[in-house]
Amino acid sequence: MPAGSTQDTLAERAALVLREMVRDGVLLPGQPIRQGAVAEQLGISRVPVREALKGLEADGLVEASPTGGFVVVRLSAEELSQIYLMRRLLETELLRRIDSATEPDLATLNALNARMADLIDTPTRELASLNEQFHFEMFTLAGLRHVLVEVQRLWHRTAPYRLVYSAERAARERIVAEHDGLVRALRAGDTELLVRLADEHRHTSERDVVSVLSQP
Amino acid sequence: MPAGSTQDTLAERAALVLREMVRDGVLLPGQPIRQGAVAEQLGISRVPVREALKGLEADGLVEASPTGGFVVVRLSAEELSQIYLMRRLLETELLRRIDSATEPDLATLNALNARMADLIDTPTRELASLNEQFHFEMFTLAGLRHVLVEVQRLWHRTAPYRLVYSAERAARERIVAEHDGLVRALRAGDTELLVRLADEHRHTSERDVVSVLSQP
DNA sequence: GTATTCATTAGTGTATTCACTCCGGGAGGC
DNA sequence: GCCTCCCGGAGTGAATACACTAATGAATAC
Repeated sequence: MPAGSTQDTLAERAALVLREMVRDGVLLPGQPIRQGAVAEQLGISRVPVREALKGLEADGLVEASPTGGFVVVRLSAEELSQIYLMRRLLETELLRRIDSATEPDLATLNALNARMADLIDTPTRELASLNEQFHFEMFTLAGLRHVLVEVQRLWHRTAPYRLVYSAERAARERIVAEHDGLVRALRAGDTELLVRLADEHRHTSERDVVSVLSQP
Repeated sequence: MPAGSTQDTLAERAALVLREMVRDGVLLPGQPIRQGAVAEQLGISRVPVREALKGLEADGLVEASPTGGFVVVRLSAEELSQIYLMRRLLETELLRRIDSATEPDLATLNALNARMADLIDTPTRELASLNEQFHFEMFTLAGLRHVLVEVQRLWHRTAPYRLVYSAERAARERIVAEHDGLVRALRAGDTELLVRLADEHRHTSERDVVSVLSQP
């Protein structure tokens, strides 16, 4: 009865590309998205592009312009702080649910953070990706898959702003150091310390993002 | 540059109708959605229907079938419990943020609950709607708009299961009574009591929904 | 009578096409 | 000279048309 196509549908591929473009700052907040241009660039028709945009809209990454078409979402300070509030509530629960981390888990986390340390001199968007991997590697240990997905949505909504939150070298050094602290608290099994360090880590991130927000 | 159309787009209207159909149990969990049928029923083409479905997919109400097409999401027990966990975390925060409720607010809440009491003998789907209105009227008092939206998403994902959670008269009576307790705690400004009552209220709801879940 | 194969059909995913709206610039009136 | 009106272009939203796939049932071989 249905059609399975290749593997995933064209709309999904388009959504993936658009997500990357938003995350990497190719499409900036507030900027309208030309469906025709995107379609042509991907060599597909506009229909799957529109479907992809519908999905991104529900994810809070783009919004329908009242004049028609879609625009990259521009977060207000209010929205941003509430996203970080929700992150704190949900992430704290995840961290609390980690009963114990195995040695391979800790090794993975350390490896990720080491790769971040390697990139400390050459700021690239890979840093943001590694950062996300690090945190979600940790969150995954809680085993709450569906909560994890929601947290991921919250992260993605602030992605275009976090892109530059590590613009300065000092900030990147601090991030790596704080990650190290998180891993040590995790290894020690000190949940309360872990939560407190995570709170502080998130708080500095929020402060930096807010400063980015107020620029344009 | 763009087109403004009437007011909202056809895809949005289709999404609204589909949401209602899922919420009211016209489309049951696990059931495939025939795009053509929906389109014909609404007197529109399949394209906006597909776009609407894309939006619902991101909202977690439907999911893409591997064989193609969309299916109403069937929650697993695991998913359900995690949704309720997230609800508890976010809703508790909302309730804690209410500093004080004005007399008109309390009156509105009492009016909603009174209307529910009126319907106690004739179980209808209006009851579910009133129930949602009651709780969100309360949540709104916290002023955290964007958190509210997320909570609303979580509610909607369990909507098809909550439809029958008040199938028995005794359950409906208990709900109304518990709502009354919530309003009194709110009036008294006893936040901790409010949170505790809300937790209990939610917990019984979860238990009932789980029992519905294990039936089919 | 049962199992297997093949044609038909229902249903999806995508491309193409159409209709409609908004924005900018030039012609004409005051 | 300035304002108004008209019109062309750009861009979207939706409809139609097409290609392709999986399921269903009928026809045939055993």
